[in-house]
Amino acid sequence: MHRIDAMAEQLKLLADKTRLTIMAMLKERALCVCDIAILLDTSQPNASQHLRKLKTGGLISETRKGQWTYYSLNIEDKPNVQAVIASLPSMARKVGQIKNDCMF
Amino acid sequence: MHRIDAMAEQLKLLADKTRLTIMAMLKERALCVCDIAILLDTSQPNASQHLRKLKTGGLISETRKGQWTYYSLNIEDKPNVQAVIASLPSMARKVGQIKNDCMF
DNA sequence: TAAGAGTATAAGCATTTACTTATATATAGG
DNA sequence: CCTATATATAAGTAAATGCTTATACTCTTA
Repeated sequence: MHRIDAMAEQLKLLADKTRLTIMAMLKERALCVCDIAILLDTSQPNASQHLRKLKTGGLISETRKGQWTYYSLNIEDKPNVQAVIASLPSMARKVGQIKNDCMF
Repeated sequence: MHRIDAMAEQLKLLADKTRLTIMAMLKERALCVCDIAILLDTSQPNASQHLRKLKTGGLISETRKGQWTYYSLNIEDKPNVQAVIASLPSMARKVGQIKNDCMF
């Protein structure tokens, strides 16, 4: 298990347009699965499975709030990932469309 | 074709241990296909095909020198890729084992 | 406790991917 | 020209991947 292999695995998590879009959205704020599914215009299981991959890979973390699971970025200690995420276009407008009625 | 999609495609080129190792080696110096195949301990066609992908993606460039095709990094205008490549471990020792008898 | 909303998991499928083997093309040197 | 070396391409295959549909689990609330 060399360092390059680990880096390739980490990059693989980002090298998918769905997951990269998720990361761009989470850059704005924490989001629950159903919001992410809506914003991605995809199914709930699809969003959930991508989120699980990102979480298993350590790129995001989850917080339970009642029936909702909120996901947020967890890249403070990952400068490589930070560099990529920083260069992603802003999703503020798109994420702003979601009404945050759960008082998180 | 959004910007995130293009970034995902570029990351996909780097998200493979073989190609990432190639990039790490080319960080040291330009190399020909047969040297790369030896260093990777893989077949010549496998190396050649990965190099083609990297070249098609614009991450490396090639220079013909007689019967040899030398590949080198082409990431001056790609800060995202630069950040990744910069964080790759040095392959100086490994690349140094190849004797450079072609006076390139 | 029953129903509904949010989420997770499982199974199936089509596509992509990385590799192998075999073969073709290109260049150098006798 | 002929051969050897370097490289590219083609075809085949096994494994991985992303998505769908169906179902199970979790939590809230009536």
